[in-house]
Amino acid sequence: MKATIKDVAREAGVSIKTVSRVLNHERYVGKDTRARVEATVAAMGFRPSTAARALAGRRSFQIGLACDNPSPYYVYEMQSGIRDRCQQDGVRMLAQPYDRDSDRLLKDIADLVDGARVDGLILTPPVTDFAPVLAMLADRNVRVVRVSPGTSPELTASVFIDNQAAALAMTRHLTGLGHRRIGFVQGHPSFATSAQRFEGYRVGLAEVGVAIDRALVRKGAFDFASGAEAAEVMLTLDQPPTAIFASNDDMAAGILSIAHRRGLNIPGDLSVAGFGDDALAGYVWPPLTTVRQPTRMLGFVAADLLLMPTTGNERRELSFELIVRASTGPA
Amino acid sequence: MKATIKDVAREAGVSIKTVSRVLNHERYVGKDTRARVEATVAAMGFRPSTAARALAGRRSFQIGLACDNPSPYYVYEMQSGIRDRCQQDGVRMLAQPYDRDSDRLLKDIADLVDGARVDGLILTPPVTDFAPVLAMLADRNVRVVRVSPGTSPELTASVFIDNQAAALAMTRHLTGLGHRRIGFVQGHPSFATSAQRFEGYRVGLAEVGVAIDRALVRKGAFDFASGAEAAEVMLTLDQPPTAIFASNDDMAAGILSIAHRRGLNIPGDLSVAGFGDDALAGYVWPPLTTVRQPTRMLGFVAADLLLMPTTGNERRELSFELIVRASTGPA
DNA sequence: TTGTACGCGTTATCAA
DNA sequence: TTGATAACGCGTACAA
Repeated sequence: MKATIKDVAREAGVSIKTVSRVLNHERYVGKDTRARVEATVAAMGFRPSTAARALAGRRSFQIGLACDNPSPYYVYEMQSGIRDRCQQDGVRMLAQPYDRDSDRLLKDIADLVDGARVDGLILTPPVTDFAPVLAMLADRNVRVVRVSPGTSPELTASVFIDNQAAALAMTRHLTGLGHRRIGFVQGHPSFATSAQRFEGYRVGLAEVGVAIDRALVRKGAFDFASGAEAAEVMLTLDQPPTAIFASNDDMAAGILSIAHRRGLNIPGDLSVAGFGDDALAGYVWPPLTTVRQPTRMLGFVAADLLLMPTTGNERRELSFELIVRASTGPA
Repeated sequence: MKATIKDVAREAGVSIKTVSRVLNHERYVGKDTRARVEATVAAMGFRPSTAARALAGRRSFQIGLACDNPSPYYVYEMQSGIRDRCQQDGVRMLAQPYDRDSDRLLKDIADLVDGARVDGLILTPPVTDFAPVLAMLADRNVRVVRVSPGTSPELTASVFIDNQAAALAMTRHLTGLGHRRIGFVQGHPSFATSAQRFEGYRVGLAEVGVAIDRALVRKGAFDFASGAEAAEVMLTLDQPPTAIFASNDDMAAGILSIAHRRGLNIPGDLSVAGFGDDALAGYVWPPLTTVRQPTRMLGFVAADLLLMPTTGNERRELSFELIVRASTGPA
């Protein structure tokens, strides 16, 4: 039915091993031999079996992506970036969505490593900072690249942006417009980035001599609903904020929704700022002022670190971008 | 390093084959033997190698998902539904995003079948209706389930909603409110669902004696930008529409954005309707009146059809839901 | 109900 | 620069 390496070898008049050499771009293959084999492979439409390669060799030509983010856009962009890089090397990406609250988390990821024998693994928050998982992976000696890790950066290779600096830049933008009562909606507490962004907010306020007002800081979960909920509370205060900075765009959208419902003029009555890959920011009205995180590029670079024959645990920092769309000073 | 079936067998004091029997839930295993083996497997944290199973057996315990949709939400929900079903059977989902305009499309999908030896394949539009791909799959005798296929429904198993009926229901809702000048933004022309939805719109208008006005029908591509573009044109007509029905929610969001920019009162001056999984519809303001397509469930059922030991090419129709949020009659 | 021997398609080892 | 042959870890057929 499906052709095997054996068939190709017979057809090309060479040994099995020679075909294997050509397939794996090994050295020591005669120039014309290589050409002939490549032609035969193409003509027969031969595709090596991933299973057999994984079993016999030390590579499976597969990498894993353990990802669980409340935002579909994040997942989509991350997968796209990784896939783009994988395609260059003919490697398959195994996207393993996990549930961060599940007791099967460790098992799911172990399956990817033991079952699929992936050549490497990309982790996105919050599992980037789950000690049991990291220990399990270290124990199995798997190559790991973490995206936006919160702890022990020396443990694995990683890619990230400076979340605190980004949040600081946004806060400065708002204080620069004259805002002093700036609400903040925190990210999901499991994510290390949540704390980093909050810290940027805190520092930004401190720079203009404003202390944190607990009434203006609400817990969130990186989703639309928690943003809306936070806005409900903050906008009914005796002294409501003149601007709200949400830790991601989904929550910012939730804030906008509530603000509209209450008949507020945006950004006249309230400036709203977000943080994300900007995919969503243009959908809402008015378009969000936001910190753009290059999610797709984070994925691409993560895959690059995994596929490159590097040695150490490289760290790559990418830059963010402050996109100002609709924000004004307080009335 | 990693434990094999051999280690488990030795540890449990049985043969390799017996362990294999337990792992595959075969009959003819002594009750206590089974218990002992299961305990050993758990104790050793043993996980069978997907590669070896795929190579030796006739199953790989992997299914493929070929998916390329302009909407991240669609992809996310589809993947989630399929994964939920796969988890029940301990099967891995290999998500293969493809580029519908790429000449590598056929190759990418062939890789999934020949390379990964998937037990089955789920196709989402538009590749559901690409004859060369379907022919290649038929040639390889792979189990295929198509989501929302547009042609030859008897060719494979399939899951779908009645797109035409859904679009008709929405159009009736709008005409019922008194609208007669209803704009329509078509979906991407590669998708069969685009034509089906347009047909529902056409019939709905015909029912109230209104013929298609070409000025009120614009081409779209299922993304935000094309919705915005269509709105730009329609809203500058001498006689602009009093309502616009977009073939999906992303385009409806684009319409809203333009309407806001032009200072239109929604839904007073313009009612906007969409079509989608409703994930996005609540983000925008005002929340969209939309046809809710159960994307996640479509994926779940597709995986179910693939994993069930059925024989024929079953067809399962799911129901849609009309969600009315902000739409009123014309001014 | 259990065990033995073989083969799946590829890479690794070592010899030619 | 090439080729023969032994693994890789599991399922299958058949024997016990």
